[in-house]
Amino acid sequence: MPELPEVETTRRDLVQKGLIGETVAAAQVLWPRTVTPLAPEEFIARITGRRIEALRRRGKYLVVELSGGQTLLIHLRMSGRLQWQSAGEAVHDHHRLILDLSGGASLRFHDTRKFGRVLLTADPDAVLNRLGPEPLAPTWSAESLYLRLGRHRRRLKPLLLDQGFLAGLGNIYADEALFRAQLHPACRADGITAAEAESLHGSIRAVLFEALENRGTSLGSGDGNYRSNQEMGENSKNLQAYDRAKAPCPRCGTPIERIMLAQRSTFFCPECQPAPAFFP
DNA sequence: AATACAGCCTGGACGC
DNA sequence: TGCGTCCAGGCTGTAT
Repeated sequence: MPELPEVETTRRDLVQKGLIGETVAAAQVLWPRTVTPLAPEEFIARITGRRIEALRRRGKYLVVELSGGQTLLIHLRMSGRLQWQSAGEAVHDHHRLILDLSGGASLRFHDTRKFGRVLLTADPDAVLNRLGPEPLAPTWSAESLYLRLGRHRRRLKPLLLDQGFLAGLGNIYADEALFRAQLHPACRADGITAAEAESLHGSIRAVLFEALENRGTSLGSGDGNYRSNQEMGENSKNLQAYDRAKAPCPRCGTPIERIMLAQRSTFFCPECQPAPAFFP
């Protein structure tokens, strides 16, 4: 799924298109589970007529603030994307939710794998307060990362993927950040030194910031594009470890390895990111 | 506390 | 233009 840079790019694209200030004129739910726990009729009744007042992002959630104290929390999961079309355009097989807007545009939730969720709630904090810190917030410091790492015996990468520990990293950027910090993904979190934590902190920020500047990572040739317009994210040219198994490490030339960690493919350089002593 | 695994879904890539 | 297997940017619930 889109990770933090892709969700933020989606947010910026939608603001640029003019989503703020629009009113939901009509809604269609094409895959009921998308709007759980509400029934489609209830979702439609509650959202129709609402004005979109603000569009924020928290971790991988898009936070759509609506009039009347309601909020839409959109999570794209693996294959979700938000498309900005006009209300007359044909409905695609993979459209799961359609919001027709008063200005004639149509916001469409396209989600091949149907994992994505759109939650309409009056209490978004019940969800958002469970998330860890925002890695791009100026208040997120190397010191706080170091202190929190010390409280876990987990392996580094699964911890970085835990949205309650840190909000926004996914499989691509976790691998990229660990590669830059030259830390093995299976290192125990509480074995990280203050200097290593500082390096990891800087790497996470750099990887996310650069991805954001490149408007995210669009996978594949075009079908893997997550953006609401036709444009592609350009960040795949920056990937140094992710999906590069057997290709030479850009730093030392050693073939990148692929292992499974917490049921996720994990790419790293066995030379630059040496295995901790306990690791097989 | 941490991990493993199934489940949620569809489709593309690859081997035969 | 077949079939089977594995894989995919995420997360949750349950078991161990």
